[in-house]
Amino acid sequence: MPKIVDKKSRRSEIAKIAMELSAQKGFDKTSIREITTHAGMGKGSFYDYFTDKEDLLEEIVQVLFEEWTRLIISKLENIDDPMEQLATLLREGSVMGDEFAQLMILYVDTWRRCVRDKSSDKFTQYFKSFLIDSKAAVAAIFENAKAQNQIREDVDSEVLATILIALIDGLILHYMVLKPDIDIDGVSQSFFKMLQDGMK
Amino acid sequence: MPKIVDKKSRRSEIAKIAMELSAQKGFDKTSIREITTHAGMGKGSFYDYFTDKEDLLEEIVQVLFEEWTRLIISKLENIDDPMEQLATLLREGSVMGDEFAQLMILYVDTWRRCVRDKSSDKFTQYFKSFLIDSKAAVAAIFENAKAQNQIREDVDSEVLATILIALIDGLILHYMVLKPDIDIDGVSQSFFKMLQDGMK
Amino acid sequence: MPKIVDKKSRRSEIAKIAMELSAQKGFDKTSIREITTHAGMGKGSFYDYFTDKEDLLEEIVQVLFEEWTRLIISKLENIDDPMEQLATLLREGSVMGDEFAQLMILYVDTWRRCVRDKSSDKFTQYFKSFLIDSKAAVAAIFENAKAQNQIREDVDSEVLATILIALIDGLILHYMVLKPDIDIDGVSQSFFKMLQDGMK
Amino acid sequence: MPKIVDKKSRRSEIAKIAMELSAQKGFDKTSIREITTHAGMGKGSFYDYFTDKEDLLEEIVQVLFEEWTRLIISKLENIDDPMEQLATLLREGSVMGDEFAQLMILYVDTWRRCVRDKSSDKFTQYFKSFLIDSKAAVAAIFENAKAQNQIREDVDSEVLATILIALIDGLILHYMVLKPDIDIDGVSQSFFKMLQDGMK
DNA sequence: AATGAATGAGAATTCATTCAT
DNA sequence: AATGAATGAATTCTCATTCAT
Repeated sequence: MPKIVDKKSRRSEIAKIAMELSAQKGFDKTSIREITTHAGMGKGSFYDYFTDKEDLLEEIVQVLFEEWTRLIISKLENIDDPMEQLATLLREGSVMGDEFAQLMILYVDTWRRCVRDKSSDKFTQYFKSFLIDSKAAVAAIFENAKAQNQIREDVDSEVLATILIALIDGLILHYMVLKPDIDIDGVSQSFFKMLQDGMK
Repeated sequence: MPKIVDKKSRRSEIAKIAMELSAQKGFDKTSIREITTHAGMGKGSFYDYFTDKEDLLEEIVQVLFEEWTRLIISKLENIDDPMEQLATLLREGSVMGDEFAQLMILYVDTWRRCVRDKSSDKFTQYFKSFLIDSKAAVAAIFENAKAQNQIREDVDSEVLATILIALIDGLILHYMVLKPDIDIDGVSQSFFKMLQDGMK
Repeated sequence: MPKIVDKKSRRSEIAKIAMELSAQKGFDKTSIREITTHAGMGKGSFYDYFTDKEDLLEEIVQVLFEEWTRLIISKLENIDDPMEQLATLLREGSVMGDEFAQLMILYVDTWRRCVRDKSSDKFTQYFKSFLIDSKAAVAAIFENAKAQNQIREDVDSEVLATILIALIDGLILHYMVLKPDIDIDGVSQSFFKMLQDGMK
Repeated sequence: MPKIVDKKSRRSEIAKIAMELSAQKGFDKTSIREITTHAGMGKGSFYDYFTDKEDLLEEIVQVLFEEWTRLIISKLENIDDPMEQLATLLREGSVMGDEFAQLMILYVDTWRRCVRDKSSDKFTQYFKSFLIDSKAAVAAIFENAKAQNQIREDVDSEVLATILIALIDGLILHYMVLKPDIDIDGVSQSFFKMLQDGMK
């Protein structure tokens, strides 16, 4: 009998390695050869786990959004106050550790593919779902805040969620370019202050 | 030295053509052959204007930020009211015509490269400058608004500018994936209303 | 040694499956993986029955000529009149059901290999034997016809057999390309009429 | 200015080299690398002359049928008597020099492709046209023979042409396997004698 | 100055075969 | 005995870049 291998977990392992490499060089620029070398396997074996390079990308994207979600949840789960949760989300989401940064690079890589290749509807679907789910989660936090009378009843949670998530993505983008020259902490504090008090 | 001027302008021309093609397929997937064909020149002649493909990207990035800036200015120049300018910026920037959308793809392409190749400091510099200049311009508008008593004196224009620009980029990103399912107009209106009145 | 008998019959079985697949896609384009999957066995087990793919081809070729012969015999065995046998041979051989057609593709595949690899004398031998045996069988029918005074005594049965067999192969070849646009029935009838009556 | 190259004639040249190699090993087994090496050019240059390996095959098939036709015509053009033309066609066509033999191998290769890949309709078309044209040409010779009272008026030229061409193809096939052990001359003489005089 | 012919490194993918279990 | 995991050689094709003309 041949060596017994857990195909699914090896698939994940390879995808994770490919993710790291892709985060550095971009998915397209990361060759199968490179991935398999790093995974300590022969070039041909790749195709025992994936039908395609495209198939690998699919696995990566799944892992990507899972990790991203997992990471965010881990940041928020020990916080009780909804407004504090949102502030943390904005602050932590934007500043990011290396782990987060790598994900963002892949996130943008994926985004590019969705927008460029009309073919990859599958990716677009993943992406949409992720954004929609995220929005729902954030909107729920705003609703909590309402319930605790921290924000006005007539505030539209959906809209605010959209704004907050977009803002996080935008800040991540900028932060990675401007890195030491941007005060994310200050920005997020000010933002919440302003949201609460208005500017006028 | 009229020849040199000609070279420079032809260089720009080629970059613009390459920009359009790259906006559709991504820079890496756009071949020299394709670019020169569209530019109505021989493949070899490319190297009379650029030392290599990387050199072309540099030119593209310059043109990119120029165009982006030009586009934004054109949207704002006939508006007098500062708050109206900001609202327009947010709305127009995010909803975007095709022109804007194409630029965004390249924008992200460039961003990708800045983040990937620590080597390409040059791109990072362009990018930083663009972000810093944009922020300054938006901050100036906020200052105008203050001067006209439309917002409180103690609001930090710099911080608000940072937020607004990040928000625009984030919304563009999301808009291009969610396209028909996101109400950018509603979002930007609500955002300004909230900024002005606070949430509490 | 019952095991050896089992091996032999399994070998035949596999060869038959491989034959069907090869008839559709050609031998070279049919992978071991495909064959073993269809045979309901592991890829590695293939090498318990064959030393390599070439060895499989050998088995296939044997089976091929056996099948071809079996098929022809089955068409002729219930016909008494020799001339009718020949006419049937020509008509049935050329028009062919799918069974015949599949064999023809393999037949040509094999022929190709004989001609290409001067090395594979083994295949050439199989092929020669098949042609020689077929010729002998057809010549015997002509002799029968002579004995029954259906054709002149001075006709050369050997030569006629050679012609008939070549004609069948040629017609099969053409029929498979021209399929609906060739009237094999008419052709074979006319041919026999002309053979019998002369053209002048 | 770059080297001036007659693309069309170089294309033909390469196709001819590929034809020779394919005649030995089969088209599929002949690699681009091999072809370009023999043509004294770099691997990449192949694609300056052909879009595809498939494109090469198309050129080969065209050249193949042209050469075949040219060869046959050259055998027949100095013969006046129609029956002699037909006899020559059968004899020469079947015995073949090396040139003819190579063509036959490719001919069969092409045939296989037509029959196997339903996709390659283009090749099937070439093949059909070739067969139809050949039949028409041979039928015309039979009509000549009729006009000169060498064969009966009621003989069907079309049918006879079909038979003759199929017989030639079949004999070629067999000849290449049986080579020294088949007396093509005797066969063709007997065939015509029998056609003329009948067998009864 | 301009060109396109030529090139070869490198990419994804396939597959017969081996071998540890 | 049977298996399928692993492998690497080989294949087609792309493309930035060079260079003779």
